[in-house]
Amino acid sequence: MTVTRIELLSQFVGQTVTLRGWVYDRTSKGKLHFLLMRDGSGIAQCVIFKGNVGEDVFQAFAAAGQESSIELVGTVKADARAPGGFEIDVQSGRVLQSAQNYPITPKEHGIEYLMEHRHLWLRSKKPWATMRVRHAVIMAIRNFFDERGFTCMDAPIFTPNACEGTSTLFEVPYFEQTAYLTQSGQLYAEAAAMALGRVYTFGPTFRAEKSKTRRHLTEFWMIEPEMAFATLDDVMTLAEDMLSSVVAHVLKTRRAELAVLERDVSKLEKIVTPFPRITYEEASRILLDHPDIKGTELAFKPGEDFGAPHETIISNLYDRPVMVHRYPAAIKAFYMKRDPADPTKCLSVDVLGSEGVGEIIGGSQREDDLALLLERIRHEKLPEEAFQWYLDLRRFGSVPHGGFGLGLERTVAWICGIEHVREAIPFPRTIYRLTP
RNA sequence: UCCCCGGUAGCUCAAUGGUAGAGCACCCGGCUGUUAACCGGGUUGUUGUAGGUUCGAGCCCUACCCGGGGAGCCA
Repeated sequence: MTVTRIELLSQFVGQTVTLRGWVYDRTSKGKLHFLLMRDGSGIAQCVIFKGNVGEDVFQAFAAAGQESSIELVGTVKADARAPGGFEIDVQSGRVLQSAQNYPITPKEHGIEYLMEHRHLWLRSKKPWATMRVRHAVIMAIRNFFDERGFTCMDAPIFTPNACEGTSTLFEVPYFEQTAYLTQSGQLYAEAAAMALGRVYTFGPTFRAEKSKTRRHLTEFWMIEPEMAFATLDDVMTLAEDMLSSVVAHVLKTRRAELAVLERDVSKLEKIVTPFPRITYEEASRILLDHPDIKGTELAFKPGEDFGAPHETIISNLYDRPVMVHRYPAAIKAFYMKRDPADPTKCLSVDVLGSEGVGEIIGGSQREDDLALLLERIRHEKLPEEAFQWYLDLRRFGSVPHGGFGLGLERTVAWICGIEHVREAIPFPRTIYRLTP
């Protein structure tokens, strides 16, 4: 007997197969059960006639609640009445474990309740589709870098100090010392780039900021490519190539999942290179004159960083991600290289996702001059001793280099059209959620 | 850390300061084409916690707990 998966049913029309999975939903009509079965790969309607399977099996399935684990043997039929177009005419089956009172019904639930039951909620259609897209995004990113000669070199998660010296970090005991959970692998990626040329890190990142917005998690996954012999333009080109390539891969391989998510794919089909590039100054002028915020509390103040409403205004001007570059050096990290054409600016770029989702990438060309970098570290009052190894990268064969950090959950949420990043990761960690 | 909103049945919600309700879920019965099935019957409460005002509090007041939305910070 052929054991198969629901996503492959179209290859087995007319044949008898075995399916293993769980009861997603059931409606019964006298001597007939319509059973929606899911197996992780999809959902199939299974028709159980009492006369075909016998009284005992029929009763067992009548008593099996939502999410009972089951095994069925039946013939695959094409039937327009079945969701998905195929159904199983069941000949025999058994209930492995009969579940009762499954907490998540096909009816509506609030987000708190669903998050409290995240370990079960993952079985529902929307999380299922989101996780399948997340996987496709991960694979697309890894393939993209692999094809371009990048080596994956992951950074440590325990670190001795703040990478950028700004965010609040999680402290953990580390034998006789205190360690911090990494907030960025970038400085390590720079060291790796000097060794391997083109590298990327792909790992978890931690921020102890008490953020409470749809864009923040305390634990999230970040991809940080770093290239030796690269300028800001090279960094921007890499970013747009990567994002467009990832979106194309998802469109090619995850159409069904995007349909479950009710995503407007025409919006995604517009994500092709080149992406618009505007300077911070140009963006500032747009914001200063924008009628929605001019003269309000949200009014943009020149020289300051963009707030969430500002990012939304800028990103809504375009049908694809927009790259805002050359921010004021004063509001950006110490390691970003100054713009030779205007030393008050730095060679940085933020990529704002389309449809108003905000920043999904932050990157820059790095300061490669030892003296200037040291001056920045002292000016920011960072612990100079802790940065000696980083300064070594400028003492021994310094070259122009740069890279960026991509937030995986923000990218997945953007592609899926999901409002909140907590739904773009299997088990989200937020300020008020450490369980399940 | 700051601002706003919420917490009532397993879930989603309603209830002018005056007897705590509905839909769904669940249980029993009926039905061989359901798609959020349908029809008949049934079960379901420490109104987040503690105190206060009042003849009387789910409702008003205070504190606390829990959560949601936003700001800041950032990916």
